[in-house]
Amino acid sequence: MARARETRKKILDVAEEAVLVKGFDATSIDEIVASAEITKSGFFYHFRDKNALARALIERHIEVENQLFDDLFARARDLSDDPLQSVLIGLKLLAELIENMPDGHPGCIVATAAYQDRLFDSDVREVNRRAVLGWRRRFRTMFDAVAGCYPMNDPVDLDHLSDMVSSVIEGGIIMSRAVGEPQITAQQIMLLRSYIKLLFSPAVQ
Amino acid sequence: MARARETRKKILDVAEEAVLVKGFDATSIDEIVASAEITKSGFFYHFRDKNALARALIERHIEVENQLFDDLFARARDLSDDPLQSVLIGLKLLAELIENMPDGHPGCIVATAAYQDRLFDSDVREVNRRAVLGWRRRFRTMFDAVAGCYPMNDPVDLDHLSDMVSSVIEGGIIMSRAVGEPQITAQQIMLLRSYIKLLFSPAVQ
DNA sequence: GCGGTACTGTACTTGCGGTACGGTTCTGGA
DNA sequence: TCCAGAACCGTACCGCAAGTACAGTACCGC
Repeated sequence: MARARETRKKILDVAEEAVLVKGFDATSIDEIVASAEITKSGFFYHFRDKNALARALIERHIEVENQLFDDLFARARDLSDDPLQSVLIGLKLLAELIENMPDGHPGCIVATAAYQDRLFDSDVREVNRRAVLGWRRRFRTMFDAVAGCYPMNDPVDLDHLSDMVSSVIEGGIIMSRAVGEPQITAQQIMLLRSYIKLLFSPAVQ
Repeated sequence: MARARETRKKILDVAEEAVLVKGFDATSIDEIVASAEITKSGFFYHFRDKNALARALIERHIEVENQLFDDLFARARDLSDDPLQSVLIGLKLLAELIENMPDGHPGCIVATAAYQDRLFDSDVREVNRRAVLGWRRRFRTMFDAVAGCYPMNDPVDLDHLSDMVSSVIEGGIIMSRAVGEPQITAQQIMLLRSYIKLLFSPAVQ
């Protein structure tokens, strides 16, 4: 039981590392079992197929990411009582976090899933969908609080604005990968921060 | 000669359609040759391997996209002499264009390449890189013109701002795919437009 | 020490990318 | 009109990765 959990974790660990570096389909099961020091039979004992691995990988990844967001924006709220300021601080912390990752952001598994649609079954896509909608709700709550204190300098939909956080992060990751400039993602987040600042700041500063 | 070009075009056409729907690796060569009504031998006569197909696909896609951007922003410049206004008009036209596509944006091959890194050789990645850097230069020119007329309400790097256009588009495509809401990409572009408006507008409107 | 959990080992099937190579059809130019 | 080369076709094959099947085995709590 405890042993099974450990093995499963080891599989997910080595798989996650490989997938973030090379992509999902470029990571073979043979390779995973070699790194995890088990056999192919052992792998299929824990996962029905590669789809099940993908699903577990996404679910775990999303959990970790949510925890990270929770901590980060909780800290940001600690640093300021003002909703706008705490959002701005949170985004700044996020940008710094991503910037300080050695080889840039490890990449987001969600995007991989979105772009390799037919590679995964509907179950995987549904997990992915829920995660993104969860982010929308998360940021929507924050922007609602901000909009409660400050008038908007340009009337925009707050759901769309919430989506923009995820959108800019995902887009930034793609850009940094495409041109090989790891700092791009952090830069893009800072631009989003600039937008939010201009959108809600009563006086242009 | 002319026959060869036609066959090659047909291969690229059917491949592009399949790739945009299912992803690159989920599209088999057997499937492509069946749709193009040729044989496997015929396929490999035109392309050394699947990498060569990917490269040709990306190159063609980028050309078409550049042409589209050229036309769109040329039209935007026709509609207003003011650099800021023409950028805002261009983005609005772009958002409308994407919104009016039947099943949302067909998806961007560049992102696929960026996320399936190891699937492609360095040649393909280089083509991809040049395309993204080309977009940076394109939008940088436009923002330089805007910054020449209007002071910025928040001092940001214009290269980063130029990247944000591509970034928001790519991120928007991912988001719309992930949650199955095709209109997201257009919404995100409109938010970018809102940012640029606030960033350069002398008076908050 | 017994039964289930957690695997190992071996052998096999299927599908895809890619190779090899001889044969065939079409086409433009001397 | 004929012929060289370009543009394919047909078939057979290889290697790799996903996945199946199934018998055997080590460990672990009761």
